[in-house]
Amino acid sequence: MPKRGMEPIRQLQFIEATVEIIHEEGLHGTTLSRVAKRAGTSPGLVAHYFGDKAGLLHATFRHLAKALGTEFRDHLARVKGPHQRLRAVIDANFAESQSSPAVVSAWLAFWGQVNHRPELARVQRVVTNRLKSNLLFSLRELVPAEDADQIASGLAVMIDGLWLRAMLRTGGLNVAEARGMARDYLEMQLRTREPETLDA
Amino acid sequence: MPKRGMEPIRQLQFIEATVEIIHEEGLHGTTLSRVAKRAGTSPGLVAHYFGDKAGLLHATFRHLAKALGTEFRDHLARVKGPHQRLRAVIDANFAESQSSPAVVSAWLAFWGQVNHRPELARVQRVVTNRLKSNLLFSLRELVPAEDADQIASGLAVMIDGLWLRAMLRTGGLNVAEARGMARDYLEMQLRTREPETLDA
Amino acid sequence: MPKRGMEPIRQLQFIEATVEIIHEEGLHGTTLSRVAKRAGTSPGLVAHYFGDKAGLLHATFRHLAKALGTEFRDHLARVKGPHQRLRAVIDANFAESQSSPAVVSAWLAFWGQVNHRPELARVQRVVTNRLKSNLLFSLRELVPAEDADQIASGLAVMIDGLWLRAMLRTGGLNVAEARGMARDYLEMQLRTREPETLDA
Amino acid sequence: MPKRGMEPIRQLQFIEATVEIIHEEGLHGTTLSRVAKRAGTSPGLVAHYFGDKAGLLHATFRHLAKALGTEFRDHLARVKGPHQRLRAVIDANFAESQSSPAVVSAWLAFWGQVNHRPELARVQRVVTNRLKSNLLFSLRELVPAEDADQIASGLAVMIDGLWLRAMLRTGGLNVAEARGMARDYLEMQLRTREPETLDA
DNA sequence: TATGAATGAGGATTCATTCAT
DNA sequence: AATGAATGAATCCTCATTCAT
Repeated sequence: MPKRGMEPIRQLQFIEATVEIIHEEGLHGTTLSRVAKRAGTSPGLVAHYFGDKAGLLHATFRHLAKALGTEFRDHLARVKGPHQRLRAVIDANFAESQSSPAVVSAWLAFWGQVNHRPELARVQRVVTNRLKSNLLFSLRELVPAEDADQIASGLAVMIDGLWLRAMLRTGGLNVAEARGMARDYLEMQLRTREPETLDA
Repeated sequence: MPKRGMEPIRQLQFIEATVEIIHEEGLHGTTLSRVAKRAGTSPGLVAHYFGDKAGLLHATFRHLAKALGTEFRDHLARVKGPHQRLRAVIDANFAESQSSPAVVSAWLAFWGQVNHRPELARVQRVVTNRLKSNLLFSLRELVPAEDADQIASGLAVMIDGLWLRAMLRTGGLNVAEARGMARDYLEMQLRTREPETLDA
Repeated sequence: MPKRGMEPIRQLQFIEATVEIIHEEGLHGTTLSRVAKRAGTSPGLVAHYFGDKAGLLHATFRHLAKALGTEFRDHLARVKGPHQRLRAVIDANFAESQSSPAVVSAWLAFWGQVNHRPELARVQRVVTNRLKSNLLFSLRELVPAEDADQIASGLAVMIDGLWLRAMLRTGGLNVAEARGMARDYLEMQLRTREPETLDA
Repeated sequence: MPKRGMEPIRQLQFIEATVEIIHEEGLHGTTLSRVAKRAGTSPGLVAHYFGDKAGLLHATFRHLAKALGTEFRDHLARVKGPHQRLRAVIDANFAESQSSPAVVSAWLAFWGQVNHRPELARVQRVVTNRLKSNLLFSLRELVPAEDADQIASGLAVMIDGLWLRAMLRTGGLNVAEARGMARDYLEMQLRTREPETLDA
């Protein structure tokens, strides 16, 4: 039943199906026929939209990265001033769209591939840099450049660690707690470095 | 060319080969024949020593976890007092044996499996708990119980994040820097919470 | 070279190939690649149509059982009265379609599996019951119920024994002789139990 | 722990283990390591005693055939006269040693191989001929040669059919009933052909 | 005589991919 | 645009067999 203008709809169907299957079966169990079945289509159609399996995974990873970027933009659009912006960046990282178990599983699965697939490494680099520059932009308004760099690095590491914990589910950590820890880290750092400022 | 008493030698050969191949080819490219070839034996021998592929991976993961545990013990054996012990725990996590690219790749690959393989989840839980209790033991001598808990959690998360960064190689982080960041985090926390103590 | 609507054609090709290979190589030598080659396709296609090897064997056994059932129906459709019907049942069991060496080999091979594969046991039970009830239906018109039961059992056993002999080819028995012996057995039994009837 | 004079003990251990494993796992599941384990030894030892797997199976089949022959001899040794001898032959075929489920499974498994392994065909031919000549010897004292031949053939077929039924377990037949049916068949045949004789 | 280490061929099965429809 | 038939390579695993001890 071919229809016109299906391209964006189909692509999204496939990508969402891929994320779900990765979560349920692991990356190793993520086969094209399972994904196709979940997407309600046939396996052969993947070639039409993504070329091959690698193309599908690449598109899925980019989709996740883009969704995270959208969260950044949305959270930042609502606030003003460096302190609120920093908090917005943290919140964006633990937003609902990024915290569903399936999405989190997919991120972890992709991380395992980053060192073996250049196209995924590129995506990851963009994600890492975007977070860092978002943090730096606000931090530089509050502390000296060198301190800003240190805090940004530390906070980025903290956020990654919190994601990892959430994924491995061995730390008994939920999203709210994770967000809280990231905020505490930031506040502690700022308190140490800008003692004279009256904070919001 | 069968010889007696090969069991421990062969097992170690297989495990080391597995770590190397995971690093070079990714978990997906880690086939029994590649591992066997690297170990200098035939693929059929895996069954003899590990039952099947899952058994080999399980044994490899346990081996990594055990090696990390050995680092803890060794580092802790050389020092005295809570401050030195905390530093020893951090150093153990970034010891050489745990920082080779191959080992680090293997850890990441296994993390991607933890949610889909109960036997790996068990290993990971042991690793997580061991780190936490090692940190807590020393922290409780320095700060109130509640604070100790918070610091231990934060430091554990930080260490995981640093590992992840080191693995993804997108943060431009080396081992020495990672260790430095973990130490900084710890010191900052202690400074905040035990202001009256004269620290070493 | 994929074509639409191949399902029934392919399935029959596979089943016939399976029977031939069982005859030529034994059940142990019946590998999927040999069957696929004989059927003119690739081994992977078995999964598409039968799931796995067990599915193929099950389907083959059911096919044999069904073919035997068809012989019953055809032979019975042409005759009238209990005597003719009983003879028809015997003839059906030794009809050409059931007597080719390949078919006979396949039956024996399956019998060897019946006690280890429940799905095959079910098929065999159907075959056994069908023969018995076919015999009973006619016999009850000729002799008392109890006698009918005994004769049906005895004749069914005789038929099985004759098949086995034909298969093992150690008795120097051909199909015509086998059929003759089954008929003799039946007639002797009837003569003993219904002396007053004038037989056809 | 090598010992002297183990040969006959070991061989019997292996053969009995083989029969058991065939019963439990089917001929297809009868691997040398399973047999060896059951026999309490190591797989490599099979080569020492039987050359290879085919040798083990051949020896096992010969063992079964020999055991059946022993039953004949024992049952025949105790009786006198053609009628008693015929009954003894029947009883031998359904003696306990031949009726255990394991033994019966093994016979069926071997029958499935007879057409693909000349050395097994030879054994089967001996078994078939021995039964026939045993029956003929006694029958010829009771009825004309031609009748004797017919009855012997029929009875042999009947016995095979009864065995098969017992194996397939789809006829709901136990050993006692089977023996009864064979006796009935014989008596009916004799009654028909030697009406003037007063039977024992 | 006995073990169990080691091999390597062979089998079932899975799966990405291609292609006729 | 979409299907699903078909392929064949690749993988895991089993197992008979050989061999050093």
